[in-house]
Amino acid sequence: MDSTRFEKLQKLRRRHLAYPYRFEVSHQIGEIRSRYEIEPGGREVCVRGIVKRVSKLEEGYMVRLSSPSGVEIVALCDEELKAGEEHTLKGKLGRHEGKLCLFSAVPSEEEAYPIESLKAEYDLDPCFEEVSMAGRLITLRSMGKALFGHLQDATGRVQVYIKRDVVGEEAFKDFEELVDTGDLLGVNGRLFRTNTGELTVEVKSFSLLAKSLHPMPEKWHGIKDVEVRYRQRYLDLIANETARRIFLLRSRVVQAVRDFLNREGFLEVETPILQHVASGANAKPFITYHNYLEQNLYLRIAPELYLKRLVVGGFNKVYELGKNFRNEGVDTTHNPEFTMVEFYAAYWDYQDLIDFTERLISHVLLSLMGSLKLTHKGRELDFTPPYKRYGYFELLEKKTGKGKDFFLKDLQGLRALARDVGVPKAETLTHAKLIDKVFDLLVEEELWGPCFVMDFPKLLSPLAKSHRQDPELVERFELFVAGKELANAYTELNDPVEQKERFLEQLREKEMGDEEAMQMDEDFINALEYGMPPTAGEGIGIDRLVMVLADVDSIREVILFPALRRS
RNA sequence: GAGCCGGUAGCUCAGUCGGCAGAGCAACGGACUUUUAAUCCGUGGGUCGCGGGUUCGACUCCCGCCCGGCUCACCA
Repeated sequence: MDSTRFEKLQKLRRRHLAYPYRFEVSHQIGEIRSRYEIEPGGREVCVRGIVKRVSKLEEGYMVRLSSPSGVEIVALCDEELKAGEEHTLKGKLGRHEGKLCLFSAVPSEEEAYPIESLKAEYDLDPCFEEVSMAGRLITLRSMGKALFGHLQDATGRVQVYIKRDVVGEEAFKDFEELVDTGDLLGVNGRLFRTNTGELTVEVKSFSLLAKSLHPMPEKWHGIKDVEVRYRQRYLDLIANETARRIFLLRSRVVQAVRDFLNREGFLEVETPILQHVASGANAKPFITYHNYLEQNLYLRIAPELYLKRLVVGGFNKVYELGKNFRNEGVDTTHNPEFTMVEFYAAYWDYQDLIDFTERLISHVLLSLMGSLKLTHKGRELDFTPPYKRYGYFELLEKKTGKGKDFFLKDLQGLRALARDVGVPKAETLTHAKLIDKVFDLLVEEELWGPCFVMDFPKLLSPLAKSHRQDPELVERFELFVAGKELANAYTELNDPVEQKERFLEQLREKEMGDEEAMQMDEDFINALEYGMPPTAGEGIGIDRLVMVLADVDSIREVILFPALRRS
């Protein structure tokens, strides 16, 4: 804690101004900005002006270009221009931290568009609208008898102008004495634009809403230390625009998925997270203890078996979007608690789900990104349906020259192959695991574009229905994007006798050393005995979907509070 | 669990061969009523992740530990 800030807080306490209960807000910061600032949407323009300042960014430079009358526009360019020189730059018009900005600007000979006209077109005159806004004071520049600063929250940033002649001598002195960057501040005043064109609140009165007892992270570099960013995510969100963007995106992804499913007639439900049997996936569960029941419970590894019980109960289209828990290692694509949406539709089969998945992904992409194409890890991903479809064994055969019969019947040969391609502990793995590992190692990484891998071997899929044309396969597909599994779907096995047999098969796998073989769920079998309609179901990993959309390569970047060791 | 890399001021980072702990921003004092990475003048600020060892002397070398990142393993 910072002692001078603490002393200021004590002063505020004595004056009963320390932690007020309420502040009347007329507008969100983002709301005001979107009212007076039009999105230029990447329009190509050419502007001319004097370079007032050049700042080095991690990639390229940020240039402040000023018109003869002093109106400014920002440009991001690769070339280092010199302050004081006059340049004509051409680029795509957008907004950078709210300000009009030329992106990927390059010098140009074309006729320039006056900066004033651009500003007039996209930055509207607020006409001294009276507003009352609040946010965190993230910058403060003292000009002697006036102060400039920026208020910020997750919706955006707005400049405030505190002039001694307007707020009065007393209040101005209070501000200088008691307010620091980092504090939460409420302001009343009227909106105008400064000479350089920035939307600004001319403050009539202000109220310190909460003091920050710690100094803010550095304004230019933000917080880079990933450990601090994950453990104190609030600081990451305050300091790093990228973090704010990713988590707003995540929220909108979840919203878009819900919208789509609701619109398609699916019912959102909640099923137990504490379960007596953790089944429905191949994974080790977390164990917890219920004092009253005096028994161990498991945190769910998947909601699947409960959702199918609901289909038995007549809820023909259900979905659940929530956390699952798997007691496994942590790495760039795995967090022990992660978010999945699972949905089930009676009277559908997996072919219906292929089409549905393409529509769902299209909906999410179009409503959030405005396009079906995006860049991930520097490569293009094109989500325009239809996605490519490959047979599971077709892919393996392409890689190994060996057909389905080899993988399913020649255990010795498979073991030797697994050893050859570098599957660890190939000697001890079960047949099912061997196939899975070989596929992982040889095929998975290369599945870049969105594509469906179809028709998995039965022994890898204990809950999927046998393939109608090949009893050794099941009607199952996985959606792969950028080498990662994004979705998993199948025609659901609804024959209780066969389901029981498949569970027993899993028990045998377990006895042979597969710790993650699926657990038997007797009550689920019982539900199936009452009759589950023909049904198809799918799970989509939300975290991984967001990773693709946000173009990040660690799952921790899309989880607000990722799992870390206790510090 | 193994290998590699990292942890230095509130933040971002330098720190040479083992010889007084550095910069920018932030903070503090001063000037400045349209600034915006404001500018100008001045000042203060450190458990160098933790614990041992070697040494006249350790941020620096050695050993152990903690935390994180990446890769691999484990695992969807």
